Amino acid sequence: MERELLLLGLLRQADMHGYQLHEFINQNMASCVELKKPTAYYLLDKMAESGWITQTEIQEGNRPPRRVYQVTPEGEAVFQRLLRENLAAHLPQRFAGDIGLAFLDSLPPAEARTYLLERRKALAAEVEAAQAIPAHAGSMQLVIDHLRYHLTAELRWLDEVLHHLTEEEK
Amino acid sequence: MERELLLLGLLRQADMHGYQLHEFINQNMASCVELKKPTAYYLLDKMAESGWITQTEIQEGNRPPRRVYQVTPEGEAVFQRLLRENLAAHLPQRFAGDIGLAFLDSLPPAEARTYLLERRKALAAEVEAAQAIPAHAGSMQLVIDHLRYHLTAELRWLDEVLHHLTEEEK
DNA sequence: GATTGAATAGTCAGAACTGAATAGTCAGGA
DNA sequence: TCCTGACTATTCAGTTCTGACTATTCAATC
Repeated sequence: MERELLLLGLLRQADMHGYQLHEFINQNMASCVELKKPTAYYLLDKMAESGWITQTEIQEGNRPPRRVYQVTPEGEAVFQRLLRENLAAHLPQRFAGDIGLAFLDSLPPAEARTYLLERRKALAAEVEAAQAIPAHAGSMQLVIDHLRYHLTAELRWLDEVLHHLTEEEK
Repeated sequence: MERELLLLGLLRQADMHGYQLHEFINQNMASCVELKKPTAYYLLDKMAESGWITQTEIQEGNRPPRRVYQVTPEGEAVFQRLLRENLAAHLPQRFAGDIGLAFLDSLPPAEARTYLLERRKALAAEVEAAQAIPAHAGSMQLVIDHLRYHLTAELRWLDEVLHHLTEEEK
């Protein structure tokens, strides 16, 4: 239901069409959810069917018509419920990158180190990118701060792992 | 491909049947991936079709026969490749719990605080649970350390958010 | 004023995933 | 010895998701 919460929350602030929603989410909320274009339309259709949102075809100039969505009162009620649920729960994170780590000892330490250094480079780049994000309004800023917080924590941790690995090599 | 890597890695260490794999993953690797039972079988079938693993029906006593899987040489090659890929890349994390945070300002601060305190309780319980995990052999311990590292970081961060929220309320 | 590349907007066939059910075993109690 | 609940093991029908595609507009370049 996280994506539904997100879509409702965005539509609540401003009516939008599917493409716009997808764009916004992938630009600004990539750290929270992944949402492919067809999935966005799929969810919007389902939400429309459930009566949470309504569609309006809008013809602008001689562009092809676009479907713009608005939140209904039922949708608003669902949003309020989902928001409280999301805030009150701690959703466990998944560290897919840990799967490789679990099998780290099947590689010679020197080689393992090489790959992890490559990972470190990718991570450092992400940290930089996160630092460069301009300030956002309201609580959206929280999301950015959270991302930065965890990315730097991750970098520190990876350096610890690399340090241990180097010790081991001696 | 993370789940394939995990399944191959486990099967490499010991031949197992689907149920066993699912059990092990959900007990020990829940912090890395979610893997439902039918999905495990689905992936195993696909991997068997690709020739990465082979199945052997084993009849034990008068139990229903079980299919035990073994990694083939091709499977081993895939494992080696996937392992290196996984180690070298930084897989971005998703913080589904941030979606609620992004809309925190649509709630009165006092109410928001109540829900986040509930979240804090759930999180604190997870931290405790993670501290209680017994030590594991080899690099599996890395996975546990990583989990602890991030859970405690998350707790610190949540406390910061709560602190700001309380300030705001004054 | 034609051509091209990028951005906008959406669709669909098929792949991936899972809730719920099925079916057998085993240990222990009535 | 029969029943029950917990465990082992798998399957299937249906839902959910996405890679790849279509199609239009716009702006820039030739």
